[in-house]
Amino acid sequence: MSESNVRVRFAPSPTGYPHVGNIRTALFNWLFARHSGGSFIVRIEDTDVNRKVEGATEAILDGLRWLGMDWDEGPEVGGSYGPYFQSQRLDIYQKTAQHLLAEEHAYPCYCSEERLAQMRTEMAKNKESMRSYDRRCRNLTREEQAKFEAQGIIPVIRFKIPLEGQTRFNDMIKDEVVFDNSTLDDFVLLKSDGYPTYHLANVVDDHLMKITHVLRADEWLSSTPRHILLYNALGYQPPLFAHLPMILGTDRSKLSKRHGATAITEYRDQGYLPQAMINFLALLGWSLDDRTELFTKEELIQNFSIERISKTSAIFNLDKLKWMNGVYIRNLSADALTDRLLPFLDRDLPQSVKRPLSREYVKRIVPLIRERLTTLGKVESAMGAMAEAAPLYDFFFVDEPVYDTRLLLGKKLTKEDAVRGLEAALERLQALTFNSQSLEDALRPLAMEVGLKAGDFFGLLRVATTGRTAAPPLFQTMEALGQERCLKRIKAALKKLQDKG
RNA sequence: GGCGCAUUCGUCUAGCGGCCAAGGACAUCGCCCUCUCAAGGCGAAGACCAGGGGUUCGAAUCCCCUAUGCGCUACCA
Repeated sequence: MSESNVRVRFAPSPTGYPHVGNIRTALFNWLFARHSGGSFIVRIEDTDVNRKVEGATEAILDGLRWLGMDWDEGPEVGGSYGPYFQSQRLDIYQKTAQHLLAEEHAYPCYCSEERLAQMRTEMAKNKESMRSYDRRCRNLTREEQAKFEAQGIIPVIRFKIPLEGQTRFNDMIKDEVVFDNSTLDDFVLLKSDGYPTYHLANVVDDHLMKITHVLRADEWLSSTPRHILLYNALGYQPPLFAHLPMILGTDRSKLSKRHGATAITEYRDQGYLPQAMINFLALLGWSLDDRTELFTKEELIQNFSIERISKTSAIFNLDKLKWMNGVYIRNLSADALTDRLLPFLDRDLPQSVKRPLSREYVKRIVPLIRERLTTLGKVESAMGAMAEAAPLYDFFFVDEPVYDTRLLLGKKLTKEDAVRGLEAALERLQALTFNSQSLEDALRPLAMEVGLKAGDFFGLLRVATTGRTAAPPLFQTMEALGQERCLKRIKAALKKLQDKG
């Protein structure tokens, strides 16, 4: 890919943990940058002192790193257009605001929050269509301004929206969008605490950082005419805009805690693979054609284009993510999956299991559980706890699986059947060299000898050795468990049956 | 209330005037495989393309209206 002047940015505000919507926005920016050989810049928009959340910036960066979205400029890596934290660029915004003031593109507003609130309720009551600032301070005389200043009121700086005319722009996704300037309000540029609003900081930084394409969420579409007007007033060339469709929860509302995990780091902690997450997110609002579902990161980079981003918002489909994650898990080599799985097992397995876990042993059971996994870790969903890896396969690790004695009988066996079966198995297994083939050769005929159907007999042994009615193939499982543990568990099962009376 | 955007199977989507009595994927259901559960294979069901008007020889695809959903309407981003 040749050198290009494409410069895009991901500009999150650290007011919370990054959710899938934020990350999808980052992904599209990153894919576009990598596809075009341009630069991907991360800029932290920490201009809201009140809503700032401790650790949010770190979580955002962690999310990007986890998914392998590297940035060319931004926190930690620096760059020639820094600093990349807006809180460190206050002087620039203040100077710009002063400039706008001098050019009469802006004016100081002394209205108190109380007055503004009152004004709004008044307007709502009178069903007035324009429900934003009434421009009371727009035409203040020097003397009036001086009077407010003398009272010690620190004003905000508002932008002077042209009273007439239209503002139009060509969105790369939505095509041409037109707004009447009369529907726009004199929005605040600089707050009274000296911090800029998003509108000011965003426009100034995108210009100073030479951003060529702004790919951001749809919710910004309505603000774009304000930004265009600001660019014009400042004499800047506006970048190209592409407003991305939103990601919604299952009830079609904006994604939130209620919809279960939304923070990207939660998906990581539940054991989703980064490549699966990337693949899935890429397909939320973008597609290559009518059939391709699975993409490597390289294929995404190669094929990504803004033209193929859809206009409509999408509902986050957890089922499909799970399926896709399963696909990626199954594609992992035994070694790779073992490495991925180890930390999750370490975290999720009961305390009683001795640490450190044996990598060799885990690697041996990986082929047995691989196609049964949808995630690597324990999943807590809104619908209740859902077992994955560790909880589902802890019988490979714990000393004695805990289970209800009735499971041994299943639906068809009597207590006598079960005891007879287990005793016969115990005897036959004592002298056996344990491997899946020898186990099958020994146990299949034994079923008939004890007068049980193979399925029932195997089911009995499955519960006795694993404590579960659903588990990986019996003989391979028993081989992995080993002779000693199997015999011990069968004995324990017999005891359970006898204790039952 | 105003402004803006959107509207194809339950969900993600393909479709950019005739190849569409609408294709793929997830989920669902059935069958096969099978020691259970998965995985896998095969198949079924599922969208009269939000509704109504146009334009056109011909519309899911273009235009208009309506409805619905979402977003914005903060000294939040």
